[in-house]
Amino acid sequence: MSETDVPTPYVPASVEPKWQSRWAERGTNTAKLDAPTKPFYALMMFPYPSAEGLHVGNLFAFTGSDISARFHRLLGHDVFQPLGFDAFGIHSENYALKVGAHPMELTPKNVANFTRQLGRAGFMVDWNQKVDTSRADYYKWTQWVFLQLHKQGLAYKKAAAVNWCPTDKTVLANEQVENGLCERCGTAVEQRFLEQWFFRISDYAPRLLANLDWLDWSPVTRQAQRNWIGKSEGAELTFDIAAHDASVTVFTTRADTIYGATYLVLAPEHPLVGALTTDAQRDAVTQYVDATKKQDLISRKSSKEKTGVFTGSYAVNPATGAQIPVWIADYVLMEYGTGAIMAVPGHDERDFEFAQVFNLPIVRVVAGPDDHADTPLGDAAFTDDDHGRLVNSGQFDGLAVQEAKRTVTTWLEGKQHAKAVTNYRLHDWCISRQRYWGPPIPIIYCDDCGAVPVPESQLPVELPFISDFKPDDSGISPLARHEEWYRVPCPTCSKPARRETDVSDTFLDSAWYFLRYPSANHADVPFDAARTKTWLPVNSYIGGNEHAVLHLLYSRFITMVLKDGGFIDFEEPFTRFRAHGMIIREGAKMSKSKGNVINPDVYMEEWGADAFRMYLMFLGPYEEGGDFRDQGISGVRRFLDRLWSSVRDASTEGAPDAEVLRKMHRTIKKVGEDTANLAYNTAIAAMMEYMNAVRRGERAPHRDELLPLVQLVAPFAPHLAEECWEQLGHSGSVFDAGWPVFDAAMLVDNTVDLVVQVNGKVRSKLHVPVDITQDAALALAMQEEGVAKFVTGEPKKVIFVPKRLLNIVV
RNA sequence: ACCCGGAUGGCGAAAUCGGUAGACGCGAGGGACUUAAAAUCCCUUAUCCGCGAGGGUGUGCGGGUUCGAGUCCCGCUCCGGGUACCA
Repeated sequence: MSETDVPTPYVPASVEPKWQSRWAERGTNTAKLDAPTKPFYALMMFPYPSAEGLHVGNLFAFTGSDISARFHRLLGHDVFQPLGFDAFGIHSENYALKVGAHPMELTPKNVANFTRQLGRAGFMVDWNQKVDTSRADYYKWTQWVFLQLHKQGLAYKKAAAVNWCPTDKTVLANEQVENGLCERCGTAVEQRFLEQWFFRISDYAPRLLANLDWLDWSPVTRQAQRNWIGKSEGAELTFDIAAHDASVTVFTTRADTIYGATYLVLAPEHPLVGALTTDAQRDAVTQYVDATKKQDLISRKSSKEKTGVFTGSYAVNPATGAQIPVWIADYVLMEYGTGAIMAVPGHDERDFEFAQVFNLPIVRVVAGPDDHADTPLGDAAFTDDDHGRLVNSGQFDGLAVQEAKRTVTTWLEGKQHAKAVTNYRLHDWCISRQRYWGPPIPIIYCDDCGAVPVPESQLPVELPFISDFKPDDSGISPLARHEEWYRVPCPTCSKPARRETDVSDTFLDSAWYFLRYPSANHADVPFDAARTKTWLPVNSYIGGNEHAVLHLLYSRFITMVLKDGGFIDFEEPFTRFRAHGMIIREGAKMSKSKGNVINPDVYMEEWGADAFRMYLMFLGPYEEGGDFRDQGISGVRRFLDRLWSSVRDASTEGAPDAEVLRKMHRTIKKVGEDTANLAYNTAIAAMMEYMNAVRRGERAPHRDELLPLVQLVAPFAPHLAEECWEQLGHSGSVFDAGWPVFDAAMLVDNTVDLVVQVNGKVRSKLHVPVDITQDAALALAMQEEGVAKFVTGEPKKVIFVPKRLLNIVV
């Protein structure tokens, strides 16, 4: 063997850069944005460009999206797959503070590093259309989005008790608080009162909820949004206050239990507390209200111990006419419902606990199937509302709970004491952040004109470069310390005025970025009308379920607002959404503190990007995630090596093997179906199985046996596929070659293995024609000694499933 | 507490409709090739009894439906994720 005959080994380090630069030269990944015949917008969740670089979780997510995008391209779509950077936000700012750098200088570096790593992984990204939320050419339009909401009356300012993180020195959205701790740094969150900008997302709750019924989204994601929106149907009931010209309105989902309402509870912040408090109770109530105010929002919500104070006043139960005491307690929240409840200790766990602590009367008004009106309640409230019937409830005795909810509400409505009401637990979206690293909210405060929106012609309100961007505990944004920026003339009257110094929430940046991509290079509009019409809504969105509520809900909301404003003609941004799973390592969660974080660069270096991509997809079902084990990657690499050498060894002489061809057509079918369903792990397994058939016993493969395999593997291992495609004599990209078509005739078997069972236990297998009759199969089976010996006497029954099994019951 | 997932060999996992449990891969053991090693290829690999042919058992636990259950139903246990005093 001469030197030149030595087979060239597969060296990803030379194959991968070759194709990456060729893709760039040829514009392979550039979408036909203006004249697509079959546009397909494939979106992946853009990353926050951390200083640590790309996380393996990012890569797992992107690879799955990329495979889907490449697959659709092979199917003949004009695929547009952009990517960008969610570069604003507290992450970047905190990191900059930690290392003593400036986010405005750090971010471009991180973006560059991410771009390098993403390029290395070989994604089919159209980099001409990138987006960076921290650049003025992007956030100019984020500010524009704010102005549209403002114009529609959906942005408003109010003083509110907010979650305050003493470490990050900023307000947090409820969604950013986990178990009373800051989602980012783990510090216990406190309560503060600040003037904040809010968006009226709660106005959209019914619409956001209703559309979930038809959206083609992962069921888990839709369920998470349903829970978050938290629709609750019930009634507002009005209780007159004895000896006062006042009444208290409560919200309840259990109007049927009105006869068991033995006291009322108001939130300590309830506006009527002062008026209802008697002189005798004044000191106790004031003390309790003050204590509640000082307590942070979180320990108030996490502590389940029931505390409260009697106001001294009594309300009249509109059903019984009885006078019942009015209490205040912090387990009633001002921000939900009416801030007041009727307490039914017999049938609500919290009211039961409270009544026990304060010795308030507990009455049974609902009886379970085994109970009667006087069955004692024991040590818990009876809360089953599906199997209960009313008792001790006057004319309503005997009604089922569900029916009684309506009947009692209607009855009280007739007495002007009730109104059917639907409540949502979705709160308005607080977008104010007392921070530096975000888009300034485009509002100017004028002593004469009030809060004036910055005219669109004056956008962007640029974020100035300041060196002292560290937040302090004043609760005021660092921007306020910069007079030259802070002081501006009023846009309306030109008198001296002041800028809003809060910046907006990062989630606003990401709530519309998908609209920007197709128009990323349009300086004059946020999104070009024609491009938007062509490409949106997004055909396929793939991302992590950690964004199931925040990002995805906000994006839907902003899209609805823009539709209502007449800017776009659709109200749901993502036609199809699929949530991918999580990657763990050797059975454990990855974390910096455990030191088990995977650095993608290391693996791509050792095994190649294609092997790494493919291994990530092989770990387990994409939508469930997988367990990364270092040893496993060698199996995938071996497969790629075999494909490589098969292509080198491929012959064009003779004809392909008939059995291999049959397997090939089955594989084309299976890989196509699995890839469409994101079942990447089984698609890869099918390709491996086919590879085994092709190379069984070191046989020399035929070129025609390999061509379709190269196309099948292309979405998974794009560099290797391109190289093999070229090796097999093509000059263009494999991604323009189309997806192979299977021949249905090749899938049909003439014979099949029929399983023979006796009483459900496998006793034999018969190799028989597919169309064998039951009688013929039975006759054949009875000739088998291993079957006959279990069949004593006449079979009681014979079950025959064509092509599958024969079960003889004796 | 509530709402979602999930539990299958030594390990990651497969099993489209209720029809051969364990595809594919890792690891392990054996063999071929080699002076040798690596690489490659072939075989074995759920478990128990048996020399073998063969047979029994087996998909977290306990019941049930069915000719037949990993898959469906009822009741639990454990693990992961989300929400959490939402009236």
